[in-house]
Amino acid sequence: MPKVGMKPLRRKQLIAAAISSIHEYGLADATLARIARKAGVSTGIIHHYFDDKNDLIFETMRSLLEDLRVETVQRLRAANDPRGRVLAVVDASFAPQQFSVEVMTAWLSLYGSALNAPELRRIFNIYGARLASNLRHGFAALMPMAEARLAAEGAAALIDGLWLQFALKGDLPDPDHAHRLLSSYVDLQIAYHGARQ
Amino acid sequence: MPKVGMKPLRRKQLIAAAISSIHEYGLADATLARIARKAGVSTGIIHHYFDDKNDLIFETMRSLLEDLRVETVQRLRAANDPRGRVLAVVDASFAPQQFSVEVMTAWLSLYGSALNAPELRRIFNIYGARLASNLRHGFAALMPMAEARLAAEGAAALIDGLWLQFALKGDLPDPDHAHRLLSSYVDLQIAYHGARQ
Amino acid sequence: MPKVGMKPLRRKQLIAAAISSIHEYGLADATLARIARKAGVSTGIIHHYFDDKNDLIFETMRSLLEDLRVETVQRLRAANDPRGRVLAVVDASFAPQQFSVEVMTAWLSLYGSALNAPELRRIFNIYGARLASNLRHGFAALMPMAEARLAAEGAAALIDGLWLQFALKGDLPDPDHAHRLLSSYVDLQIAYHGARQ
Amino acid sequence: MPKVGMKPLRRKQLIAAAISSIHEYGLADATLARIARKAGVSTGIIHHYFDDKNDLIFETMRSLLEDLRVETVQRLRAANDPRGRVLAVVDASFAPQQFSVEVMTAWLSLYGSALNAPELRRIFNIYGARLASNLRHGFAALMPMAEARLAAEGAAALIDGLWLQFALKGDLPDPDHAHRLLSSYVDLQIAYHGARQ
DNA sequence: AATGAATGAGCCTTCATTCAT
DNA sequence: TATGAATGAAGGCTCATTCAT
Repeated sequence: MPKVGMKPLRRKQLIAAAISSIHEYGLADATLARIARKAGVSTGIIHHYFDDKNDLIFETMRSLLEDLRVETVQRLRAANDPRGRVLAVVDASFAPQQFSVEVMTAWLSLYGSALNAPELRRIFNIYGARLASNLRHGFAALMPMAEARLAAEGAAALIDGLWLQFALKGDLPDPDHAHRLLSSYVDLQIAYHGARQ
Repeated sequence: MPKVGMKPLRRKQLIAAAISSIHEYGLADATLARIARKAGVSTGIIHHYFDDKNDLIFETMRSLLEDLRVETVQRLRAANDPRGRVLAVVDASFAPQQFSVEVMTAWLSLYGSALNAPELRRIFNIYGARLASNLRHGFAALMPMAEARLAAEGAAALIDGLWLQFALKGDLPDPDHAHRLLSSYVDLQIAYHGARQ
Repeated sequence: MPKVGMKPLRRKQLIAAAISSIHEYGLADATLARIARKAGVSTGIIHHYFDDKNDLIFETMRSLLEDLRVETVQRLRAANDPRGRVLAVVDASFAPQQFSVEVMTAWLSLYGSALNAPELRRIFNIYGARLASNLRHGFAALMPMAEARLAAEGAAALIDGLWLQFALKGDLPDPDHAHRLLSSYVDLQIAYHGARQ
Repeated sequence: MPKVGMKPLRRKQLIAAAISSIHEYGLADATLARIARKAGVSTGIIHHYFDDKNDLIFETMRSLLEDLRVETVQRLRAANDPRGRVLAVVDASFAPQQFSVEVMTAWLSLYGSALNAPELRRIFNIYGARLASNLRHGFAALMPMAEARLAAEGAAALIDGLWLQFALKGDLPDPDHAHRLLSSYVDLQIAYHGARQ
């Protein structure tokens, strides 16, 4: 008798193995055989839970984005003021769960391949738009719209840029350092543009 | 008697075809056959000028980095004051030659694959260190070292982050917009931290 | 559920196809595609059962040597006296299973390529040492050690030399003729050197 | 102005490079590029002096056989009696020029590939027939034809077998040892079969 | 549901051969 | 005569995907 509810479990298990394989071997060498071995299952079974490899990669991506979204939503709920809302978005991106070597590596690898994969590109941009929107709303309560827009764009770029640098350096990511740099940026924007408001 | 001086020409030609192929098909599908066809040569010839595919990719990377380095050096020479030196570094990164869709796509694709390719990672980091150093020197003349260090780090992250976003959006990159955003960041840093000096 | 015990079967099947292909096309033109076709399987499957082509060739060689070893051991068991033991070794080398055109061709082809393949060379020499040892032991019971050593060496050379000639001539090998020639050699050695003992 | 008589020189030079390359890399990896480099000429030039690679290999083979033939003829001329004629043939095969590691390796490699190359096989057999004939004539003056035939066949096999073993062992060949073993064989044949004549 | 054997397309790479110079 | 750049066919190998069990 087949176990009930195995499907979501298996999918999570395989997605985790995919992330781990991408980190260990690189996206190009993260073969289904390796992913399956890492998940402790057979090669063939992957096609019971995903259409094909593209689908697995796509769902892996979606999973990363979803984790980040959930993290962001939770922190936004706990925020009390506009500045807190901005920093909530920032901190979500550097939360331990997101800001780990494995996840960052997977993310960056997927960025690279998204450029020629419309589906991937699409969800990336949806996430990007939502992040930007959150930041804009936060800043908008603190300064004029034009400045808020630029401040938000800058903050988003800073987040991505820091990620990129940590990922490439291969250092253990330092959430505190990232947080401080971003906080400083946010406060500077508020202090300068907010003062004129 | 064979033509003299063909080697550097052919290598440039093939590197250009590689960049173009990466943009068109993605790094994973930029096969030697496609690169050769785009360069108008046969598959086999690639191995006269490069050890293997990895070597071609590596040299493509090195070429991109070298172009950026040259661009940066030229603009640094033309700069008159510390602020100008910082902006020279910034503008070099958004110079038309660098800030084109083709080049950005190639760059981002290579970032992704560099994570598991020590050689690529190495030259990436050398470039990153030099960029950071240039920025630090510029800022150092305008504010205390501790602040200069953070300002430089922020500027570098902003540059990379903006690139990332442009690359992912697939928009035509807008150098002026990028320049304005970065200028604003630089001026804000100077205004705030420089004032206390 | 996959079939159990397929592995040794497939390996034997592929080794047989390799021997046959070497005979038909020569070692240089015994491509994996041809071997696979002869075995009635696809090209890819070979790499499920062997690391790579070298491994297949190596195992083919080992298989030939092992067949000869088994044949030799069996005949040695059935031998009653020293002379019988010497002739057992001789006859094993000319047993129908070994002394067929296909097998001889494969053997000679592999000799040629073993010269620059340390692994092949190694097992060849192990086999050669064992053959020589068997012959030496046989002769040693019949004559002084110094003579036995030379007689054994001569017998081994005769066996290999006859093989070579049959292989090159492409004649159907004639085990009886080979047996007679070797027997005569053995008897002459015994008659001459054994008399002095 | 082209040098006169360059053709035979170049051919010898290339054949020597071929032999050396076969020894160093094995027949399979003795590419025209390597042979050319070893001869100190360009790749393309080989096709001015040989039809194609097969032709070069064929001529290399013929050169080896011809050297052996000349050596044999010279020694036969110097021989005074039947026994001397037999040993002349034997010694020619183990003359330093023939019995060198490079030459033996080339020879054995070519044996292997001759099995599926009718042209090579043909000249091999012509040589073999001549060798056998020389030996037979020598023995025929010393014993009845039937015995002479077998003695000649045995001697030929011994020669080839010893070659094989030296080649495979990779030892420095020991002409004296080979000579002694063969001499002993010849003398034993004469002593035994010749006595009854 | 699960296995892993089997397929076959496609990739990188090598190499004999040709050809412009 | 000589070079070595260039071609293109073919080989070994990998891998997503399918399928019998």
